[in-house]
Amino acid sequence: MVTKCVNCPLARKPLFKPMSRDELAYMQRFKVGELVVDPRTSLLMEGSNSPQLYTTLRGMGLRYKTLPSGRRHVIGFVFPGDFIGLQAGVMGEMEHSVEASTSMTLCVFDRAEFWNFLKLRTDRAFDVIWLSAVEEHFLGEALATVGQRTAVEKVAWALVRFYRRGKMLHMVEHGSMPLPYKQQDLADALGLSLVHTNKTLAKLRDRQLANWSDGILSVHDVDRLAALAQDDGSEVVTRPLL
Amino acid sequence: MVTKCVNCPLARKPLFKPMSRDELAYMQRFKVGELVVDPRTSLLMEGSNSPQLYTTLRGMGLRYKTLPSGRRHVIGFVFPGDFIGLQAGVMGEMEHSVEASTSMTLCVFDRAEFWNFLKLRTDRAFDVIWLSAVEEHFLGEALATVGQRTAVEKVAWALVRFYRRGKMLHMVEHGSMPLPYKQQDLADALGLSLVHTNKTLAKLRDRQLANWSDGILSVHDVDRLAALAQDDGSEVVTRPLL
DNA sequence: CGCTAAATTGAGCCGAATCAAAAGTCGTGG
DNA sequence: CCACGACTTTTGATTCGGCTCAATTTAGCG
Repeated sequence: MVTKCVNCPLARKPLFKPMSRDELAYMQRFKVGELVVDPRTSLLMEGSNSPQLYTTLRGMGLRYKTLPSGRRHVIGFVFPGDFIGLQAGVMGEMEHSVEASTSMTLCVFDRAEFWNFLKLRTDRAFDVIWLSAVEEHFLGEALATVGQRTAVEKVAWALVRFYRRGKMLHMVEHGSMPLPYKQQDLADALGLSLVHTNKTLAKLRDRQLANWSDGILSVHDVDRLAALAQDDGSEVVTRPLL
Repeated sequence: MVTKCVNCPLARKPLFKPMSRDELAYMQRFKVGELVVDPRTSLLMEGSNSPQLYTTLRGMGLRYKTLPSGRRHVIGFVFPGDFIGLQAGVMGEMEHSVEASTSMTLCVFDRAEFWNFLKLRTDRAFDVIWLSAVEEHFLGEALATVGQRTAVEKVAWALVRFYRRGKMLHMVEHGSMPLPYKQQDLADALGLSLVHTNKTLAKLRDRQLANWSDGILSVHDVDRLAALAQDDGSEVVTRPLL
């Protein structure tokens, strides 16, 4: 059973800019279907040229790049509401891969149709520009993190990101949220080795700052964790949903 | 004497998508003037809210973020033709600073006017989306570099970037181009210490791979340098000019 | 129960950081 | 014209954060 845009469960989350019933109904015209994938499935491959654009409806995944040497760098983590495939849509081909970490459900939009849509609704085109700018901002933060922060700061920074994002998506209950990634994924995102990431996580656990085990992240005091992470920027901005 | 868009010296460089005389003339309507700054001048500050958008006409600069600890990370280097200020334009305020490394001349566009412009010319709005996507791509590469490459690979990677970009801008003559940055700038971009960056540059010089001294970068064999850098992607894509 | 993948833990090593100091560069003023 | 100060580049010595190697434990799962 395919979810109708009007009933989109994401639109109600605080992370997103409110959408009118009309807007949601209008989106429906471009949704050509839903894609359901199992964990560990590749959604988009580096160098591929997918004719589709997706919005994550359920589940989580990650974006990564592979170097010629075989090493992998995780560029970012995909959460519900994230828009995927814009780069391929614009640049002709993907420059990074996207893989499902959990089982995922994605809203599928037709690429060609989508461009027409943006031409008609210039306000939505601005939303896309806005999203790009936010993503750029995030990547800048990540770059500074990987480049300048120490291991503890890096891990703390990442957990704070996860937690804040989770909160805006109503995924947090009693200070805990699901975080279905492997330690290796986090290590590859922060430029740390698996072993050191593991030991750093243990350190945060010992200090009662954050506990990530069995796919559940628990944070008692986000602000204390953020302070440790040298993280000043606090609030997550509400973003448009596509 | 202000340069007229029709005579824009950048439009002829191979880096940019060809623009018709009409298009150039049209751009003129949104250019409200030129800004000339001395080296070491801050163009935009983190947290500021500039009402202007710029395109770099002459000179070079860099973008950077400062962490609460005081450490600085250089997000990227500004070359002629680069568009500056979109983030502030879209998100309300800058999340990184931009500083001039050499004396710079910038074409100034009025922000409010610019939005109207995009509404009228949807093709130009796509250009902006396209630019964002390319920038995102670059940041992804940089992230993977800082996260996964060794010191030699990092420095080689950066020099290859500079060189390729320079070539597309006709800045290279006899294998050499101006590169008016400090070693500290490169160090802060790659997440390396100044000392180690210096020693790594010396190593590349010894191996006859690249020589960057006195603000001049000389590369004998880009491909060999790129191979060392674990860099597969080769050509620089032509981009729209704003 | 054996098999495979993920998380842990310990030991030793190395790439890059830090510390320290010298040497080259350049503008400025006496 | 030279001396002075401020900055950048270079070089050497030493230290350490995080990596690699290696082995063990824990957690599903057919």
